[in-house]
Amino acid sequence: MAEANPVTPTNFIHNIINEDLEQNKNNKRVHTRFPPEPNGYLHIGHAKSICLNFGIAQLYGGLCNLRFDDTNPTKEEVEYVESIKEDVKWLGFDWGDRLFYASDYFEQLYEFAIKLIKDGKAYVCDLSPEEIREYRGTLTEPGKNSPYRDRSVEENLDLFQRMRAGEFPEGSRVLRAKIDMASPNLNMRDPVLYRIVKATHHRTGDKWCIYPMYDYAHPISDALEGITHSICTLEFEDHRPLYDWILDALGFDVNNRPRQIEFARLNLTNTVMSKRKLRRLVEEGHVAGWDDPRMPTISGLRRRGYTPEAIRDFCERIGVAKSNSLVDYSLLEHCIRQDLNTRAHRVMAVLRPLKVVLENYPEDKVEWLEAENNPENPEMGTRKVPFSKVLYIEQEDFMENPSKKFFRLAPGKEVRLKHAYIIKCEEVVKDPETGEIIELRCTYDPETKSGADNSGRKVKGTLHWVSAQHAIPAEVRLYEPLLLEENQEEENEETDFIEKLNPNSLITLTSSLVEPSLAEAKTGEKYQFLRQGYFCVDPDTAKGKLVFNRIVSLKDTWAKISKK
RNA sequence: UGGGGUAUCGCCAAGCGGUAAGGCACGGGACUCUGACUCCCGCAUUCGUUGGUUCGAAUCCAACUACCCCAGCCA
Repeated sequence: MAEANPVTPTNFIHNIINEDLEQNKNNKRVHTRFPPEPNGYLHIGHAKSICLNFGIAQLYGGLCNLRFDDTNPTKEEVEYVESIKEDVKWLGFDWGDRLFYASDYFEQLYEFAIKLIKDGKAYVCDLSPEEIREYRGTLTEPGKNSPYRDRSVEENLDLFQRMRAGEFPEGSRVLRAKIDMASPNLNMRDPVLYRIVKATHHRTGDKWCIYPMYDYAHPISDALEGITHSICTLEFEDHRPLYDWILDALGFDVNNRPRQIEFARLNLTNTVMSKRKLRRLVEEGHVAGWDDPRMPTISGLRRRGYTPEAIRDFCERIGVAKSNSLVDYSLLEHCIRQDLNTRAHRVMAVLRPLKVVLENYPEDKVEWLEAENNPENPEMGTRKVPFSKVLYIEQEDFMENPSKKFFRLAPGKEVRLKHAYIIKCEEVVKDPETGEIIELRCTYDPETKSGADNSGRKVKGTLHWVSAQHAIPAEVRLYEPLLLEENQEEENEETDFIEKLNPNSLITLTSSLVEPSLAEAKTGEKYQFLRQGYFCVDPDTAKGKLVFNRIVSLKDTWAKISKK
């Protein structure tokens, strides 16, 4: 793939790793992991994390694991596991034989908990969830010790074993770390390590009825896998002391264990990114599903026609830092345009057809004109496009009363038809009832055939077109951003983001016409519709019914001029 | 009011005491049988604010200010 403006990524995490390497940490190994919870579909924000983690492994000659953080059976499903694996693979990353699950470690996690209890660093607490909250204190006031905090090791051991055995009801008891109820960091106020949940786990079934919390399972899972750099998002910054406390308490060597590093998650303009909101869009039917082409999910972007290359390029260009940011959607669009420019076949498609009759063109004549498939890459060859007396051009390529800057067709004006001839508009035919323009009567200049033009004439405009008798009908879906407002983070209590959804995020055109070479177009194939944009064949395509998604429009200088 | 973070161009983002990279967006021009692509040119005397240290500060110090995160038996 040609990259006109390659970026050399450098960020604060590289600096940290370089320092660790200099200090011989982890015997100079670099090992990362991507740890999704299988409770939803991956989105472009996850792509940032995936590219970061796998990218670092590649850069340092290390490894990156895929590990499902499946410690909460009430929210997790295999459906998500499968989609996540597919998406990571599709993005172009390979976890080799290192596909893991936190649930792989349930037994070891349990043993480590026993050790904590024996060392007096964890205790079984009988407080109710409400009581635990009350005892925790507030942001400004310290918490107070649980009355169960000083149980004997023997009693804790007995209780914890019976928790595992299923003797107690859900929510009745938890295992807590004994740290400091007065810590200014709420995460250190005797955090819950294990809770009783009588739910069937998607992998371990009913084997367990106690499940470890993220804060407990994550550092241990990292350590067991030999992870050196555990990269997560900013909201876990406050959890780092706990991450380190767990590893300390369990005796993991400071110079040979994982360290947590936090970076800012991705936000994109005019869209939502939280799983909660994406789920709402799907469940309330505002979109057709997780893979709706308007969704910022990996599966949505894939269906829309985005390529892994473009997404990876995007992830490199946005950089990695710790400041909260809102990346302009136009950067993502730039990346897919740049990628497809060199790869996509050019074809002609008329989205909103306007009939054109060439009065001086023979009635039954058909010429098969040669058309290049991609001017950026001659090796992509040529194809034949039929030309005849009755054609269709784009409605917006004709103006009855044009401004001076309008280079397209107008009464008495000439334009070139791409790959064909120069034509002149002689007459405008309107519907006598509505006044709507229904047809253009034009003449063509036989001396101006593309490739053999010796007329010496130049015209300012070139239009795409299709031959009426050869064109194939198609449905074309045009997309706009899901949200009208750039930043949905600025939502306040009473305004629901659903109210700000763009009513025009999907516009379906049902009477578009495409050139006949597209007759056998296959799902997933991407084309540039000349002068329009990049389009992708949607899976809704069936025999005799072509459906295209507009991935992104071409840059449109004229649109800017005409607005002025 | 406790703790943890972040503040460099409209949006991202380098910079790590030696005098503000790059990308996107935007504006202008060249080229053009895609008003696309490509190519030129322009786009922060200034780095949240105010002081201080220094020959020299976006980089060090101090004090302010703004914004983000934390009171799940979610991750």
